Amino acid sequence: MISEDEILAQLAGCGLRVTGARRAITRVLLETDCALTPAQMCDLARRHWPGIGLVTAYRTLELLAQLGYARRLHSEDGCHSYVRASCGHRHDLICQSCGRVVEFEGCDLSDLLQRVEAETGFAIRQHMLELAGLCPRCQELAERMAQ
Amino acid sequence: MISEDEILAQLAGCGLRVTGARRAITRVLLETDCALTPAQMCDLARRHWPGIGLVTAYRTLELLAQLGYARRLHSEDGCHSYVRASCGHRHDLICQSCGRVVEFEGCDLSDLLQRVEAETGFAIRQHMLELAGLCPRCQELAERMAQ
DNA sequence: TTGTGTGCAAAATCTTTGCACTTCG
DNA sequence: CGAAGTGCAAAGATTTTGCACACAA
Repeated sequence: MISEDEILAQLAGCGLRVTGARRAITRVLLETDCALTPAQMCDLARRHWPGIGLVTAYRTLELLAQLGYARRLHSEDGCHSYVRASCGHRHDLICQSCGRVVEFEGCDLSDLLQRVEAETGFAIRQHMLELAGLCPRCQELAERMAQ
Repeated sequence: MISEDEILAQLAGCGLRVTGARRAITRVLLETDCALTPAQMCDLARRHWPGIGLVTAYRTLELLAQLGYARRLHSEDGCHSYVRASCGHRHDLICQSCGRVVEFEGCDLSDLLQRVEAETGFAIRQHMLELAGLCPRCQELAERMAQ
């Protein structure tokens, strides 16, 4: 997993400034497993950088998303939260119980895509896939509760 | 594709009332190929039932979604638009050029899901998949433009 | 020193709620 | 007739914008 310093170095490399607010949001993004809204990120970021404003959280998250370090999650209701993201083409797997988000790669959809292209005549260019279920920890908990 | 009358009959069957506003929103939902926001649906619905209010559009779309006749689309930005939906487990294929939405079924992800379950230990319960690309009509147009 | 980045306040959106009036059944 | 459904206005929530000031580089 990428480190805070690497991201900040990347910022600097792009001619962007490394500020306390950006540092704080970046840290919060990497610190947590779950998808959080800009407002939640902002609250947590205040621990590292008191006085950070919500607007800055919005702007910084959008920036980090453009650079590929954050991704918006599109679960049933909340399309408004961000998770840390590795670079490249990845997808997210969300725990329906604790909210933890885990990435996975290597989504081989080629058979499916070919079939759908043949059936519909579309030329498919993008896909968006999100999986949800129970993480190992929450499965255990659920089993213990059931006894 | 299901008809307006069938949906309205279903409403009545559930003990819900068939009103002018519901009829209008239902018609708009079935009339269009594209995903539309509640506000857009409301505007279009006024042609069939002048004076319909935005709030009613919100409420009716939520109702139709619960009954399975509409689905929210989760494309990159707009997670706020609805499309007509057939019953059962289907996915959407969106034309990036004209916005037309086509459904497809039979998403066989079992290999992928098994692999991800094995890798992560998650018990996967749900998946959300959306494809995007160019519909046949827009492909032709693009080719003609290129010449 | 300079201009990017920030915070605040305010505006613009989008969505939900409360309530009296309509209207379907 | 009675209760579900509607529209309006207002409240809430979320996101964006404008602008003066702060502070990385």
